[in-house]
Amino acid sequence: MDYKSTMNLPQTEFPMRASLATREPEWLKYWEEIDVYGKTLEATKDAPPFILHDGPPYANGHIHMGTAFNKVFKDLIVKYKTMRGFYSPYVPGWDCHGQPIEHQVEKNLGPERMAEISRVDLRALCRDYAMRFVGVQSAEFQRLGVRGDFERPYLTLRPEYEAGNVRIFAELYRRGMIYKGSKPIHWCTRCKTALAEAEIEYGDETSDSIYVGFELIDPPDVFAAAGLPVSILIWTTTPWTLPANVAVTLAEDASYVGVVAGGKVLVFAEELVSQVAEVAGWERIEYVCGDDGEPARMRGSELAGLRYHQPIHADLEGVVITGPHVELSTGTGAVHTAPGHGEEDWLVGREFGLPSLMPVDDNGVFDGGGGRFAGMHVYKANPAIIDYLREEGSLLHAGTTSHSYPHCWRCKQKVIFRATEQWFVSMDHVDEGRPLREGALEAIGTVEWIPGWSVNRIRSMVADRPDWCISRQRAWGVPIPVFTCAACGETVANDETFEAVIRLFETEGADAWFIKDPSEYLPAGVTCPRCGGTTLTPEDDIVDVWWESGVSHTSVLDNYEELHRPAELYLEGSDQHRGWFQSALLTSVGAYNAAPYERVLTHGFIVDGDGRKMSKSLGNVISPLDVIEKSGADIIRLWAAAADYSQDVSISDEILDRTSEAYRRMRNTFRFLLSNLYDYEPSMAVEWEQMPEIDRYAMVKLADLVERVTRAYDEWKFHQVYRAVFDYCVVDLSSFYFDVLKDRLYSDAAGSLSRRSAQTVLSHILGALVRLVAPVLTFTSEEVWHFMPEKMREDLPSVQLAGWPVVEIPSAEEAARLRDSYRVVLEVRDVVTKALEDARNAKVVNKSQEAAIALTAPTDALDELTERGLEALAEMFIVSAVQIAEGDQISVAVEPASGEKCPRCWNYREIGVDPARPELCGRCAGVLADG
RNA sequence: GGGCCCGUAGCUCAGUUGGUUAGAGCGCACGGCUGAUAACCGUGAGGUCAGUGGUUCGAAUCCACUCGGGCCCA
Repeated sequence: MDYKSTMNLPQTEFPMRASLATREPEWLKYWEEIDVYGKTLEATKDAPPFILHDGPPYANGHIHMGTAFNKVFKDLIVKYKTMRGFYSPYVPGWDCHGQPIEHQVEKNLGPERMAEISRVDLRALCRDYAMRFVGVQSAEFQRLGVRGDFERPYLTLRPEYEAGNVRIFAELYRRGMIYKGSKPIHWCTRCKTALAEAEIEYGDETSDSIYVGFELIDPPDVFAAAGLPVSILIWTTTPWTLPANVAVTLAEDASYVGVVAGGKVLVFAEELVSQVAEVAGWERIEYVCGDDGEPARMRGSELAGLRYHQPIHADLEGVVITGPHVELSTGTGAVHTAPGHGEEDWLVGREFGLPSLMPVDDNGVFDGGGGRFAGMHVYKANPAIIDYLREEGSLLHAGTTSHSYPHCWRCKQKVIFRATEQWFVSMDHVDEGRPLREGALEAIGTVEWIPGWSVNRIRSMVADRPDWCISRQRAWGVPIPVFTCAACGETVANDETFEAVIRLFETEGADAWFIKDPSEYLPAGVTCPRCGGTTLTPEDDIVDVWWESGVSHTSVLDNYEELHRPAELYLEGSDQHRGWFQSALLTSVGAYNAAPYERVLTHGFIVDGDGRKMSKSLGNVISPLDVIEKSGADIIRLWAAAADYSQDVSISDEILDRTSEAYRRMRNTFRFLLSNLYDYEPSMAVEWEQMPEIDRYAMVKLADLVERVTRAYDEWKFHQVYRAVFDYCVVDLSSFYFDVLKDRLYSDAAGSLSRRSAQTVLSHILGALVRLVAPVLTFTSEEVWHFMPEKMREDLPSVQLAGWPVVEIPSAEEAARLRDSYRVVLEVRDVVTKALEDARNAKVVNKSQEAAIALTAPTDALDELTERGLEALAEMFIVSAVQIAEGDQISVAVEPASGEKCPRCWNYREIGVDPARPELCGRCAGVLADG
């Protein structure tokens, strides 16, 4: 007879194969239909808020693994917080202005059409371009399962957003933190624009390397003793900056000597004599010596104040000074200083009150200040200047050197340092209140930084950063909202003008700035405070995009009704310490004296399996879109959750394979749970008191899991969530509890207390597990939810609306006792499985039910075992019989089970106890008799 | 060149204040089952804890340096 039909074998429609790539889009459609986002907000509308404020990705191109990782991470936090009972709206945003988009549009247009297009038309094209990629990325983020208000995202190009820039600018301006100044900054002569540090790429470049003597006007006696002219020898890799030279900087404490060469005395650092000699090809070194016959030496500080003839402009003089940035590893220890062409030069120049010459125009061409080189591009001028120096006799040596050099991130051309008029946010000056740096450093202390070391990074960056250059000479952005008096050039900006500009931007957008005349929107009577002029010109420069995204605390958090400032959390990659975290902090502290966030979580970068960054040239790029198509978004989500984000996160085909395997394991766990609950509903639940011990133990393990997972989520340690859940599925469930349970579930009477007890536990496991995993496996958990017994779903159309699981154990004492006791039992079980394996290898038995075992154990363990009875032990070890005796240590002997195989339950038992069912074991006979 | 961070089995992670033969799961190999079956169970082999040198009775854990990698800056 076929007894299969008499058993309660698992049944479920829940597919073993996930087919995520095809099934996930169906769930997306479902969520949209039921408006799951709106439902979660409605359900939590009176709950305490938790705002995760989205940092805006740049609206250019498709998403990559880094953006996918970041968004998945945010989504799982928002979903977790929602399930924990927080009101957690999520408004995604995009960074829409800026150079890269403008550059792309420019490339698409081509130089000819670019030359003809108006600024307003160019901006319109940029807008179209940005909006196109907002659409692309929005769809891609949603495909990852990210839940949020994608109908109403924030975009930095929207009028109300643009107005926020002005609000913050006005506040900082009012406090005297914003100034217009001249400063050398990276300048791209091709794009004709200032570049922020973030817009610079460094790459190797071959440059000139020249040694030049500047003839001293008043040489010190010790070096003049030889009766020869005395020059101070400098080294530079940028000959074109020599026309702007105003000083030579020495190291204060270094020793300088004079060396006779080519009929003159060259003064430079003693430490570098042999290096220079080698470069210059000197066969021997002739020092200028003192009376003692030793080389004459002077400290840098003793040389300071000397004057020399400017190498290009014979009619000008330069001065010798000392500074902290002089290195003695290369060069001559005497640094050619042109404050208009270098940051350190500028700093030291400011200290000594030096002029900042700037003879180079926007295109990189010398103006009249370039003397004989006027009209030449700086790079063309290099050889000409070298020739000139050679003719003048001041050139000691000209060669080349390869070094890291800055390039424009857009056009990849070499960038120069050039002093220009720019707008700055001062870190240290303020008219009212505290300086920005001081305030920002204090605000940093009020924020929780995760991981902890990240505070060091932001703190040192804020402590060391220079003033923030916020102006850009481009079209695609928000204008610096000030005016210039046409008559006298004075800046005109006050509460009245700011308010008018805010209103203008709110109603018409920043485009209006470039279309309208100020008289159309400024109130009558706004005049130049200096000369009373009434013709005002709007500022041409636009604001740095970091400023724009930074002010989202105002343009978004303050503007969206469901959000608030400060946000509970900002979450981005570690590069944002220099970027958004900082621009948000500075603008917020400047305007409100407070940080815009309560905590900041940073994650590492996505790298390949060898820890290398992903790049096209290395060929190691993995696109999230490919993974979605091949394996599904839940695999990306699981990978993201499994990684320790505090370091860089690796991804590779192997890692994704492992992730998919782990996914399948968890999926099968759900499948087992669902398939054994096909005839169960919560009204059948068995009370704790009536549960067999092992079921109570399983409940304790589940409660422990929930506790552990919840703690891991709360501590932002998502990889521990994954670890705990996965190990639980594999170790606690699959290899132990489920394995043991099968006999009871399949063979006991369907409605028996023993089977219902098992199902009660399984239902608790299922209900808890599906919730624990829901923030991560957003698609799979929803699928599971819909296969769960109807009554378990609490009439909720989505697992996203379900609360966080609670597993209550009636007695903490009993829970503790069970944990201890099962530690012993499971130890013994390990010994048993080993013995069974030996028996299998010796062909004594095959499956464990064919075995009967004889155990010995020392007293303690023995008590623990005997207490629960031999039958329970046999059940736990999945053998047909257990004998037990006291012994020195735990040992197991295996022999074939006596009795016969019951054709129904496949256990080896005494057969025919019930005469009516002579071929069956007693249990099975009983089941059939009752049925 | 500077700042911050990282480097434990093929993979993902544990390794408490430095203390016995460095752990887990996965993968792999071998075996079992065929009533979770493109599943499931068991056993086993895998690591000079990046390297070198220190501190210490004792270091994966502390210090220095080197190598490799990441982000940011020059």
